[in-house]
Amino acid sequence: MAIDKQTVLRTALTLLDEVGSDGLTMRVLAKALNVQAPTLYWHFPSKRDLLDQMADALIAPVAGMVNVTTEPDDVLWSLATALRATLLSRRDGARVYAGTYVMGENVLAVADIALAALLCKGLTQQTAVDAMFNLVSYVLGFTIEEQGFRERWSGEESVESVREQFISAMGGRFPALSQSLDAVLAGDFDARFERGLDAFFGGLSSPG
Amino acid sequence: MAIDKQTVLRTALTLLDEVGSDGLTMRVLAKALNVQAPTLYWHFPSKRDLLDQMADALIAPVAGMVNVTTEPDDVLWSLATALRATLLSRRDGARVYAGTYVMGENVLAVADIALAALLCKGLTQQTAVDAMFNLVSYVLGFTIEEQGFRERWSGEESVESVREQFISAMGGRFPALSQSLDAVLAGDFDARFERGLDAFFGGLSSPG
DNA sequence: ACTCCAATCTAACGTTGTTAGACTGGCCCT
DNA sequence: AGGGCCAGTCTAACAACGTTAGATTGGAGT
Repeated sequence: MAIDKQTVLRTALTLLDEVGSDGLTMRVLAKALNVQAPTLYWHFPSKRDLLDQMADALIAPVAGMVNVTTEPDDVLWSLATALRATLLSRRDGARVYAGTYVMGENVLAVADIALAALLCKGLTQQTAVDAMFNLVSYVLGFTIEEQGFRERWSGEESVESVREQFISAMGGRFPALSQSLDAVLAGDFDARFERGLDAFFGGLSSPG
Repeated sequence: MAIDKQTVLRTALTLLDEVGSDGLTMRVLAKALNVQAPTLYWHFPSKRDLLDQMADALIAPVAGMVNVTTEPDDVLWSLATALRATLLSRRDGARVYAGTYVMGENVLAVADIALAALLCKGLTQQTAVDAMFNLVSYVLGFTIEEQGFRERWSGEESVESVREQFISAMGGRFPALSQSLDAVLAGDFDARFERGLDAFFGGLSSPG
């Protein structure tokens, strides 16, 4: 029974959750498909290419999650939320996605939805493109940092231990930061993301 | 003559420009230092740790570039601009930085400057921390995408070739995107970044 | 002169992405 | 029915990678 691209990609994404992006080697992936590693090179020219297509497959759910029946700002809002949720839903999702610039099916679909909403708001084409790029960049950057934080700290270390690491690293300097240490440690990423989107949309409403 | 951490880090960053992040192996770095690869493990416990410290060293210039004598918004603006410029100044700079969350000297310094300016504006501690995180995330995400674009396309491929790739990949679908294709290809990253910051600061001025 | 230890070396291990080339099995043509 | 063909998989192997073990150097302190 021959394997095909879709099966490989689906298995690779499932495996990503189990072993992480560092653990996702060609041999491990091959074993999960009951196949030898070199076989994968019949379907993909390189691991780089496989990762690129994984990145596109990763965000496949996004387009279906956005509410397209409402007004432009709601579309953009739900698109940003869906993109973050989708990247977060898989282990190392943001990092896997960040490496790649690919003109894949789903990447283009997401860009198209955002652009349509922005043009509908009456923005210039150039302004709309810039805003789309900025919005996607923000969501991506935010999610990379969030996932980095989570995987670094949500393990066995307690909040107290992290606080001590901070205090030790700061060593008396950086007054504004140490004064706000509680807020740093108490960070609620959902609320933070909403505030970011609020700020972004607040400034976006000026005429383009 | 013994090598020390600072020399290793400086050489590693210089080498990054020549060989890129994929080409920066322990053996290549060792050769540039006239040393054998295992010697590096006397100074750094692992390559991961070396990369973390490189990431912190990478953004060392930022703190010195920001204009601290002016009002808060100008401080934040120049900080964001300096951070982007610094990440762009080295090959794969954004990607090297993105992998790491480290409480390094310079990371903390940048955070402290941003937080001080935001608190000076009268924001709550939690709001200020969220805004700082959001601002840094945006700059990072933007720069990752920008550098990805640049290294992917600014090579031998002409704009026309990129346009054809887009058209071929879209294949008739994605009307909003194909309608705006000229704006996508003509993208000026400096202007785009300024627009992003404008939007961000526009929405930030609401009371926290 | 002797000790000691920081810093480097050589040698090697296991793993990784990737390639070359041989095999298998099912479909098509006569 | 039989003979080619070729998509798809296999085995074997390569160079390069991060990393470890253990021997060796060389200069500072007593």
